[in-house]
Amino acid sequence: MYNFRKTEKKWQEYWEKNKTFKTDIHDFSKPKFYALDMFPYPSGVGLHTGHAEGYTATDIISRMKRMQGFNVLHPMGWDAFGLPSEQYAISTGNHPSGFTEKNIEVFKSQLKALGFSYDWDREVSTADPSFYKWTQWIFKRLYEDGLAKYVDMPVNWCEELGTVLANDEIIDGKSERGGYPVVRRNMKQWVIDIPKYAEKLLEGLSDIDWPESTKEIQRNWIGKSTGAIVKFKVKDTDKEFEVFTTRCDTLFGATYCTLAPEHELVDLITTEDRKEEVEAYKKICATKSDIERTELNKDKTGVFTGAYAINPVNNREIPIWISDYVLATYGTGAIMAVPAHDDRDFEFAKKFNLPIIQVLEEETSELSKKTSADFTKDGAMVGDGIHINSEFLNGMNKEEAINEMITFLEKNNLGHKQVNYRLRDWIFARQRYWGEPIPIIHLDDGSDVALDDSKLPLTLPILKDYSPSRTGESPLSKATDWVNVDISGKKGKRETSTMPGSAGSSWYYLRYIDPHNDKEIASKDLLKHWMPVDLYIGGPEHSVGHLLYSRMWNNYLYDKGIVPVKEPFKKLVHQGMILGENGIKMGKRYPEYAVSPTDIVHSHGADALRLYEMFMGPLEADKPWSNRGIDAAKKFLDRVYRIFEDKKIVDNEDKSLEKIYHQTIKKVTEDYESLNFNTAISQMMIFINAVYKNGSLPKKYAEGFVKVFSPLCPHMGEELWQMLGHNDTIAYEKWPTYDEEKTVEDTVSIAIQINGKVRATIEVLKDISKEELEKVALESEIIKKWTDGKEIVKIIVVPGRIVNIVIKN
RNA sequence: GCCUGAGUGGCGGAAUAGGUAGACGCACAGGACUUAAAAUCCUGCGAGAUUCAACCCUCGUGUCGGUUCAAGUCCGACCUCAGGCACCA
Repeated sequence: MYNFRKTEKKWQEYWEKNKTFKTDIHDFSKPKFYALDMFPYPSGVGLHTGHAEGYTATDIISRMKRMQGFNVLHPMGWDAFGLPSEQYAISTGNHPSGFTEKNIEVFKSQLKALGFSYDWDREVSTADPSFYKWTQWIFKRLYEDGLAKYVDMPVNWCEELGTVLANDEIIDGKSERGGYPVVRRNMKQWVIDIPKYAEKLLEGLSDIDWPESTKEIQRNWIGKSTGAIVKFKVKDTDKEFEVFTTRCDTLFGATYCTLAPEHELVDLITTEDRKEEVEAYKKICATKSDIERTELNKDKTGVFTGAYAINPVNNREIPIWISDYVLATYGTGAIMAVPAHDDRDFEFAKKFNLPIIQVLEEETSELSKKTSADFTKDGAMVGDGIHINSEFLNGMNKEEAINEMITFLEKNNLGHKQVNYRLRDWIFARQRYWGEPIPIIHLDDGSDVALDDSKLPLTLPILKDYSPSRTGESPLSKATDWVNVDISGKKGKRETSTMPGSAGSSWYYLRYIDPHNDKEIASKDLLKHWMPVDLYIGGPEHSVGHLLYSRMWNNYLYDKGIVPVKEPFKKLVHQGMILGENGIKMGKRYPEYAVSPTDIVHSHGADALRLYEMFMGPLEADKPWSNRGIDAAKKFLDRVYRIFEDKKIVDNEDKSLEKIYHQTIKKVTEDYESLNFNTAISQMMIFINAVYKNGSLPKKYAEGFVKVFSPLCPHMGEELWQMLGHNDTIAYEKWPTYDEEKTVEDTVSIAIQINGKVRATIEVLKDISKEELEKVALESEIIKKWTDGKEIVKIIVVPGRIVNIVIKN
C-alpha cells in the first residue's frame, strides 16, 4: 500500500537537504530554459487550486527540461506590495509588514508541500528593500528620461480605497478591488508615459507566442487609430482648435463641432448669453462618476456655446457645442460632427435639431439611392460609398477621398495625417502606505529632484497609523521626520505617494536571474544568457495590466541597453479557472464548493492533486472540480505503485510491451512539450492497463515509464526510481528516447465504406499497396453482400486509412 | 453594439493537412475474490429498432443549408455560453 504522506515528506526533505533544484546560473555549457510562474500575492487566504494548476504545469516542463539536459531556471517569489496585500492586512487588523512576512511563510510551506522544483535560493519579494531599491532605480531612469512625469490631470479617484487607480484597475466604473465607486478628479499625479511605447508594444505582439485572444485584448487596449487633425477657426476671434477624425473625407458634411466640457477653449469662446447654461452643464459633468457616464450614454446631452467655427474646406459657419460624449482624454478633446455618417453625431443632431448633410451615397442602382430625407428616418450611413456634395471629392470612395483630403489639408496647412492611441498614461502613484516610496523630493522652490542613486533604496518608514484618508492625503505624510528633508542646503518634502503594485511585478522576472546583485538590477552577461523567459504561465486576468506594463518596462530597458531582448516573455499560456463542483466560480458566494489544495495534499497527496489537475482537461480551459476525480487520481497512483510493490518488474527480454512502451514515451514527450497534459496522462493510463494485462513489466520499460511519469508525480517518481535500485535522484536522469519504427503496428485495420458509410473493417499489413488493398476490400464477404448486383461507380483508396466504394443503387 | 474563444454520451473530456466519432477517466451494470462489506482484478456501457443470442440496420458532434466519394473537422447563415472592450470620433 502506497503511503503518500510518508513518501512525499521523505522526498521533500531530500530535495531541500541536497539542494536538488539549485540552478548553477553561471553554467552556460548547457542550453538554458527559463520557466516562470506569475508570482502570487501572499494574501492570507493561502494557495488556491488555480495556483496549483499553473504551477504544476511549469513544474512538469521544468523537470522534463532538466532531464533533457537543459540548465533550468525555475524560481518563485512574492508580489508583496500593493493594494491587495494592504487590503488583506487591514481587513484582518494586521500591520502589512509583519502580516506579509507571515503569509509568505505559509505560502512557501504550501508550495513546498506540492513538490515544486523551485530554486528557493533565488526567492525575491517586491517588498524587500534590496529588491525595491532597483524598482526605484528603474523609476528614476524613467523620470530622467521624461517617461515618469508629475502632472496635473483628471484621475480615477476611489474614495473608499483612498487612492487613485490605473485604468486597468477599474471594471465597469468600479474599483477592481472591492467594487467601490470611482470618480473623476483633477490631481497632481505621477504617471508613466506608456503611450510613448504604444507603437512598440503593438509591433512586439507579432514576435511572441502568446494566446491570440490575449494579443487581441492588448491590441484593443492600445487602440491604434489612423486619421487626421483638422484645424477649425472660431468665427470673429483669433482662436482656433484642432479636431481628430478618422473620416476627414466627410468634412463637407460637418454641420457642427463639439468640444469636451473640460476643453480649455470653452470658457474663452462662450458668448455672454450662454455663460450661465454652459457653466451649469460643466458642473454636472464634473460631478458625474464614470458609472453615471456610461449609464447615461444612451441619451445625449449638451449645450450650445454661442460661438461658431469655420469649416476650413467651404468656409461655412457651424455652431460649437459642448457635450460629454466627447472625451477630454482622447484625441484633441474636440470633434467635428458629421451626423449623416456617424451614429453618435446623428443622435445628437436629432435631439438638438441640428442640420444633417449627406456626403456619401450607397453604390447601388439609381432607384435604391437614399435621399437626405431617409437619413432622418434610418440613422447615419457609416459604411463606404460614393462621395456627393463634396466638391473635389465627388465620385470618390471612402479610401480615395481620405487620401485626397489629407493631401488637401496638408497643402493648405489646414491639418495633417495623425495616429491616435486609446492607451492612456499609466497612473503610477497610490495614496496608500504599502508600496515602494517614490524617490523624489519636491523642493520648496517648486522644483523636483530625484534622490541620488547612492541613496537608494529609500526605505518605507514604519508607521503605526497607515490607514488611508478620504481626502487624497497619503498616509506617509504623517511621517514628518521622514517627509521633511534638507538636501544640499535646500529644504523640501518627499513625495508621499507610493508606487502601485504593478511596479515590482513589471520587472521581477529579471531579478531572479541575479537576485543578490547589489551593483545592478542583474549582471549583463547573465541577462544576455537567460532572457527571454521561455515559458510564462499565469491567469488571464493580467492581460492589460501586468502583461502590458512589464512589456513596456522591458522595452524601455532594452532601449537603455540594460536588457538584451525587447520582449520579456517568449511563450505565454493562461491556465483556466478551476470552478466549484457546481460549475460556478469558487469563492465567497459558494464557500461550500471551495477546495483548498492544502486540504487535498493532506487527504490525497500532492502527486494525486498534481495528476488530477492536469488530467481534468486542457490547461487553458475552465473546468469544474470533481471530488470523484481526485479519488480516481489517487486510485491510479495506487495502481501504478502496486506493479512495483508486487514485484511485477522482471529482468527479461519480454517484447510484448515493446510497441506500447515506445508509443507511450513518444506521446508523453510530445504532449508534455505542447502542454497537453491530459492526453499525456491518458496514454500513461493505457500503458499501465497494458502492463496489468501482460502480468509483468520488463525493468527497462519500467525505468522509462518512471522517468516520464516523474515530472508529473515527482514524489512517487523518486520512490519508484529508488525501488528500481537507484540511489540518486531521478531529477537529472536522461530523458528516455523512443524508436519511431517500434511505435507503428505491423498491421493496420482499414475501414471499408460503401457510399461513405463504414460497412466493414479489415486487418492488413501496414505496407500494403493501393491495388492490393482495393482487391482485399472487394473480396471481403461483407462488402460483397453490399456490392452484389450493384454497379461500382468509383473506388477511393487511401492507403493506411480507408477504402470508400461508391455504388449505384 | 464590436472583438476573441467555445458548443461532442449521464459527467470531465479524446479525435481537426477532411478519412472507422466517443480514446482515457468518472458514474452505472455484471462477474471473480470474500462468511460479508470495502479494497482489488476482469467485462460491458451514445440513442433507437430487431433478435433466444450474435451479426446486421437506422439515427447521432448547438440549429439550418452547402461543398465532397467522405464533414465534429471546410464554406454560408443563425442560436447559446464564456471572456474582453464599450460614446475612442
